[in-house]
Amino acid sequence: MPRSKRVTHRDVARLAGVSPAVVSYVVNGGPRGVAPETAERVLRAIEELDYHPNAFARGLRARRTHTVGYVVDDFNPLDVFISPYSAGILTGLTAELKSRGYYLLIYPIAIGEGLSRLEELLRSGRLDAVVVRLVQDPPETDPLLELIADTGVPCICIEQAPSERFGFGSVGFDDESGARRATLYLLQRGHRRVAHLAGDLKYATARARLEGYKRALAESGVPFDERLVEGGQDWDPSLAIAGTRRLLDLPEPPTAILAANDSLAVSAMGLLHREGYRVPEDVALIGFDDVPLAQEVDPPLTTVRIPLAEIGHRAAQLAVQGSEADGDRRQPREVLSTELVRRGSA
Amino acid sequence: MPRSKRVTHRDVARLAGVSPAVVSYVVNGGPRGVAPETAERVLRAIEELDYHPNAFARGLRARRTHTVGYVVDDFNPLDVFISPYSAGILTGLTAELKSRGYYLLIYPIAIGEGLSRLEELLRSGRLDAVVVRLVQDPPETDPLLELIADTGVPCICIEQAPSERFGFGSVGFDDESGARRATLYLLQRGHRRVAHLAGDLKYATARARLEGYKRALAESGVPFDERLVEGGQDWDPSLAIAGTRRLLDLPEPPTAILAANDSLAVSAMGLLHREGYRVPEDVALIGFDDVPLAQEVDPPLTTVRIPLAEIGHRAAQLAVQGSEADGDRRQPREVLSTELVRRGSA
DNA sequence: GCCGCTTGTCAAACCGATTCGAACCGTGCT
DNA sequence: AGCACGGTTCGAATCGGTTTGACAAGCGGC
Repeated sequence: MPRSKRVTHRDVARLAGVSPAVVSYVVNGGPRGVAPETAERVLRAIEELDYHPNAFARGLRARRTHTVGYVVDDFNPLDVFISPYSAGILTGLTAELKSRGYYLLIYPIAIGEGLSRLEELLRSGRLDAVVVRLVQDPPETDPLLELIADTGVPCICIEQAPSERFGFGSVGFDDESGARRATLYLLQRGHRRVAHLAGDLKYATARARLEGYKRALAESGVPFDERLVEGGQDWDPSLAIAGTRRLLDLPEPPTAILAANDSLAVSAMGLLHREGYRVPEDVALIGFDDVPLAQEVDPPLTTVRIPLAEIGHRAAQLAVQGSEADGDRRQPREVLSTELVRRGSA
Repeated sequence: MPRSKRVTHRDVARLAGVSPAVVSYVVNGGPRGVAPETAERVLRAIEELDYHPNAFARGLRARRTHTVGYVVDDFNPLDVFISPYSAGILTGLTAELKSRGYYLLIYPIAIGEGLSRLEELLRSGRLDAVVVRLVQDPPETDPLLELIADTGVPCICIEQAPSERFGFGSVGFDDESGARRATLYLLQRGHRRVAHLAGDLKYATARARLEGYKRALAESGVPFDERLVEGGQDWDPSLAIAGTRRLLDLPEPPTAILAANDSLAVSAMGLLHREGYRVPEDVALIGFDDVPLAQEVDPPLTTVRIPLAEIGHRAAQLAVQGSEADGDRRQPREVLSTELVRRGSA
């Protein structure tokens, strides 16, 4: 097959015996109607020539690029896409966008990178909208959002909520009620000494999970004992192990532990096993996130599932919607609910 | 600040008192020189107007989009980006591309999706080159590569090697020698009964690791005992646990295990602990891949590191290079070497 | 038979850059 | 003075689409 030049809309128009404009109408369902018989001819010509419109020419004139950017405001110097967690979100994003004929361009912000290259991207007209994953809390993320607002690119934030004033749409998880429900579940099973392995309390996510834990205790009339809360400095599993050890050494050790994420829970489980405790008989254990690892450990981890793929889907929907809307009406925050997945560890 | 229209090269030209062509010369270091003093004027105008060239206009004319596609030929219905593994590659890719002023557009192929949408993408002129992650073996991947070859988009494959006839460049890991070295390490430490928890032997990666294991035994004069090889059906950790149990039940159980990846190794470690074996005293354990999880278990996992980020970097380099080369000279396969990371488990 | 309206089509302008061929300019050489 | 020349600059064409404004045809209503 002779890779002959390249096929443009003019070729199609010529073969179909119509003007180039009509080709455009047929391809995009233009503002004017096209006679069915004409459309048929054009379609056949497209088929025959194997015509595929040039995305850049089209984007240039129509100002619609069919591309959404995915920016990760990262805080982890080692791994930009914090593995299974991020993968879930990415899966949802790409699936949704693909089904709508959009593409995803990813742009991780390296630690200490500065915003100038991102500005370049935002102002280059490549993107119809941008989805930003916010892992840090509001004041920290403001320069980034400020820039996006200034460039005028529609923006949807996921996870943390952006400062109100930007008026960006956002989607997050209901961490607090997830933690609350998990704790209530443990209390209902008769546990009275329930501990919490907290995440890095610098981040809203970790704080919300701690809050949910406390609220469940309060609602059940179980006094809060601060010695039962460990961690809080970091998401580092080795700290979790040390914390778990302290919990076990308590005069009245806990009979159940709610960890702030699965990784912490798995680390704790490892220690429990090595120390000869049985899970869940001696100590019940609940994780958070429901990453794939949770199913792979033995016993499989009971955990609070956060709908990772779902947040990706929803963000993509809002992003496309935002890019197609003319007036940039302010969008509200959506909160996705979590679900307790009962497995073997509690 | 009045979001005044949008700034184009003409505005810059007008302000600087030159023709639009000169603006282009200055921005891209055109083929013609520009007088230093003129360039200075243009630069000042660009600065003052905060001019950013439109990527689509530029791409249309210059036929260079500064975008690389990342296609994952996936086989996992649940998780398109198999978590930590994929994240490492993605990190390398994005970092390298960013440093060269390129962007990454990701396109996961869902299971059973067909190739027509991908063809759309490839023929739309959005991509300067494409990086394809091949997880399946050659005959399976041919339709995909056939399509890419037909569209003429330069292509670099990572992990598995593409069929020779395409002439695509590729980068992979030296799985065999990694497994060999790990096994030799165990043998040198005095282990004589060394077992292997194999991955899914449908895939070349798993087979190469098994080969390396066998080769090390042969080189050391240790007879191969097929009862010491478990798994092989899948990468499923629960199979690994069953396999490990069978190994322990052997009349002469192994004193060391080489797992085909970290996830399998961690599962095995869990079982060992629950059964009261100490790692590494009773059974030494080596994983493969060095995903973040390997450092989080206790004892931390000794493992064969494959340079995940590195493969991303290299693939990005080759992709950019391939897109800038005129003649599409065939590129050879590169193999990245692995490294044994000694931690606590062996 | 004329008017106004809708429907379908077309030619031309436009999007915002790059690139080509030609013009311009000051110098050095004959 | 005339000319060739290399370095700059310019105007215009071009990339491949979309969108606008005009126009012709068809049609029902008066």
